[in-house]
Amino acid sequence: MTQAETFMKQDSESLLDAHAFAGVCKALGHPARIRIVEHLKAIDRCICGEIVQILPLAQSTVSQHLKVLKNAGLVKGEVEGPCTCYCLDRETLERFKKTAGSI
Amino acid sequence: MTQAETFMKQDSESLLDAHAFAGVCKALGHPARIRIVEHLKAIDRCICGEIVQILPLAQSTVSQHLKVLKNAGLVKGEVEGPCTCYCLDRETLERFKKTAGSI
DNA sequence: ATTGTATATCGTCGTTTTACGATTAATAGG
DNA sequence: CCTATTAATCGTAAAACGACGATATACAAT
Repeated sequence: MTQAETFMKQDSESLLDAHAFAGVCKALGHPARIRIVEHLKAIDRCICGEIVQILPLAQSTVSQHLKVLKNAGLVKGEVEGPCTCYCLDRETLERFKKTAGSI
Repeated sequence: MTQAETFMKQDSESLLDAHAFAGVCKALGHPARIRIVEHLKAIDRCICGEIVQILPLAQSTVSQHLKVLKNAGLVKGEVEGPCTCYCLDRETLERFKKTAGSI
């Protein structure tokens, strides 16, 4: 980590917020991931394969996008037999909406 | 542009929204840019040099971040003599907040 | 005209992202 | 036990990002 990056993370309380909020924004900064979130919002929960169907992307690419969303805390996935069922993490989403609204 | 990218842009109305919204999210997906937006929100308008002062980044880097925000429609800059004065584009910001709230 | 100040742009370098196919791992069902 | 299915991971290539210093540009003031 560079000095600038360290400084950017360490400063005041609002900077920590900026960093966290930027992280979620970054995760939402791709149309495919927006569509995944929209889909999950609409149908509550679904298996990975269904998301692969609705996007014009390879299975491995979708899996990567889901990982990005998961790392950002926006979605949760739980294994159900051979499938993985995904749903939104409403808490992160609400926090994001709240912060976005306050900008 | 790949086939997948083209498809991702062309589809239904909601996809265009997804693309536009993702673009703004992406622009906000860096702590330095969040801080710039917060600062402009707080003081309404200021010259570039002031932003350079509050960030631990080189002038050229800040200029790049401002360009990203400008391209995303989040800020507007107007030349005032030797300086450039920046302010938020409230319209884009409101649209972002509205869309974020609807997710 | 010259000098100084403010900002944008250029060139570069290392890192990250995005995409894909191929492979692996895990589980369900015959 | 084998086989098929599902999803994650690996390896890779192209593109984009983020940072910087150096340079160019534009304007103010002397």
